[in-house]
Amino acid sequence: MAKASSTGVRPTIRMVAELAGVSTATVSYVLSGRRGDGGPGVSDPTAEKVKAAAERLGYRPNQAARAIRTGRTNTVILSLTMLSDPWSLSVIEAVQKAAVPQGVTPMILGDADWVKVLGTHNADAVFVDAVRPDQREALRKLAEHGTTLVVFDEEVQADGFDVIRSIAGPGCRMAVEHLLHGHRRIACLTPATAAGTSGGTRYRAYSDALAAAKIQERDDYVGLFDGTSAGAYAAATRLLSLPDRPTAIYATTDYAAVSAINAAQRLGLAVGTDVDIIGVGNTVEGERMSPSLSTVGPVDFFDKLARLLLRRATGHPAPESPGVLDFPWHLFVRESAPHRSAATKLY
Amino acid sequence: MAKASSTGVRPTIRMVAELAGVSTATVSYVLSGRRGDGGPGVSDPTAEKVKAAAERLGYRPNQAARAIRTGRTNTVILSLTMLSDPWSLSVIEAVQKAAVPQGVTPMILGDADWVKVLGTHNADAVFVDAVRPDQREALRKLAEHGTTLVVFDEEVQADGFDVIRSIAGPGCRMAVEHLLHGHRRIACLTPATAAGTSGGTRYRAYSDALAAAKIQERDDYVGLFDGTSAGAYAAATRLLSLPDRPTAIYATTDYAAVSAINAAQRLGLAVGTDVDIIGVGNTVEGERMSPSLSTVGPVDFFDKLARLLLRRATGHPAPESPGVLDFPWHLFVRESAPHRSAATKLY
DNA sequence: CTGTTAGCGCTTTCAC
DNA sequence: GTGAAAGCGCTAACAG
Repeated sequence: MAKASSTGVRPTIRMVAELAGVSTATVSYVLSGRRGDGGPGVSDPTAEKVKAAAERLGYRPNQAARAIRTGRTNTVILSLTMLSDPWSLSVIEAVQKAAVPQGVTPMILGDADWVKVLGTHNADAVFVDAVRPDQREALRKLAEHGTTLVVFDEEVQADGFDVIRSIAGPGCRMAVEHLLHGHRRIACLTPATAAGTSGGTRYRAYSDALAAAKIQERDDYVGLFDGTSAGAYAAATRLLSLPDRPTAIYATTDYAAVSAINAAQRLGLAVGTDVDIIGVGNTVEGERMSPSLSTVGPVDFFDKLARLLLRRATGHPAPESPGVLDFPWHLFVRESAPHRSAATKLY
Repeated sequence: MAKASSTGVRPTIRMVAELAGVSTATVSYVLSGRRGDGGPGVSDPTAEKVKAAAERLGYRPNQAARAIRTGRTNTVILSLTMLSDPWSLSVIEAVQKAAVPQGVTPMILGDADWVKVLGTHNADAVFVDAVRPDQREALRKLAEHGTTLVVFDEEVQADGFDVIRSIAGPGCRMAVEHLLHGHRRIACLTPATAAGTSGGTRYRAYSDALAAAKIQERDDYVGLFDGTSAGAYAAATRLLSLPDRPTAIYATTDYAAVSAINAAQRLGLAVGTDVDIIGVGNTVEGERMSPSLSTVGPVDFFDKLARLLLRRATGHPAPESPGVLDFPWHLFVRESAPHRSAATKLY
């Protein structure tokens, strides 16, 4: 059998045109699917011929050549620092869902060093999930010279690009205050690295809320762990095995809260009855589990982020001018820490 | 202060040439760093002028335009199906380490639908970590028409591209047999989903090895968990709390083994003395922890994979013809399950 | 409806 | 040592 194309060379639009006996322009029209649209119409028979030829040669459009002409790459870049973090996976999932129907391909950049890469690689829009202070200037320059940016950072100034913010402090405070309605013996489950980081903010919310409620903070009610799920499970087990165990646990991340729920159940405690557990982050895992996890977090964060990024990438619809997008946090009261009335208070 | 370039348009090589008062060719020579090489020499003063102009304008080379001319994108694509899997992260890490020094940027494709994307997006080489049967034909076609592929799959035929294999069965058998040298009461810690998957292979190695050693398999020695670290921790705790607890645990993944070590230590058992624990996968986490994890796995897998991919991408050195790369598995005897002599046997 | 033609930004001979 | 010019694969005016 004679294969038309086992040469290993990549067929071009010209080869297709020759095989189909038409001009390259016609091929372009057919293959970029711009018939009937604003572009010129192409008769059905010619279109068929072209498609057959393309198929036969195994033609695939050269994205680079197309990009140079149209200025669009049909690509968005996601620069994600902590790929192992479920947060990153949520970003990817949401962007994927929004991008694919629009014909846009999300490419993930695992390296933290986005500055060098974005210098040469082009995309219709770029999401950056963390900016070190020494990268701020580069950011400004990129934006100034035509790179479309959406940046997730609490501190950086919006300056020709979009900035997404999501302030944790007040939200975390709400979580602890929710527990304070029914509890006095409230423990905190938090990674040991939470010294000065965002975890620090989350721990501080616990301290402050207890202080405001005139409750003395107890050392043995602070469950530090190593950042892993297994570590959180162990720390939660320790907390719940104390002689006067806490009746509620405030976990500074949802995954830690999930581990705490597992630990409680393993100890025979009914979560939402014997002990209340609340998390931080509003991840989908928490929402889907049983008992469902009470938590605080931004509303609809990933979807909104994805939609913004795609609006920027496609320039459609309504490309409003870039600015700061501040995400309000909400309290999601679910089964693991329900509302406590006077009758169901645990003190 | 007059900025040269706050227009928002992306500067081209021509603008740089004009500003520097030289030709575009000269700019190209200077900026693609081909002075002194085979390319024509450029005098130092001109080179300086050009660099200054480029800097002033914030010039960044257009990768697409370069790609169209040179046929190289300086990019490798990693198509990874399960981004949340530590295995994927290891791939990324290894490729990153190999690629960046060579000026190659790894781009990650989180979508499982690589067929459509690779149809249009070009890279110097592509790694694909899973091939569904219905994707095999597409794979062959891509390779035939010039896409450089490295595929990880146990079944697919190498046909114009590289295939990497890593057969788990015999390696897992070695792990269990290692434990059999010093133990009779050996438990198995494995995710519940391990019915017919690769986890199935790993569980079968346990069954078979016990059978071969004429040891009756016990239901209560099979610790099923939900796939999470916390779940593994809980299951291991249950195993080690049995009246006649096992003296050794064979965990079908390294991360489960790590959780088991944590659980054992929490119960006051000395790992490597009171109880031996072995994993599967040979991940870096296991190697680095304390006590270091005994495990089985392919040797140097990620680095070799990364090196192959980059050899394919750069065509240098020695672009040998594509074929099948079979990874032998080794037993890594470390602290968590040391060699047992007759004197230290636990039966 | 279809073909001709002029580039997009860049690299790369080949003259000077 | 430097510049003129051709052309990579493709799209988009504009003719016909």
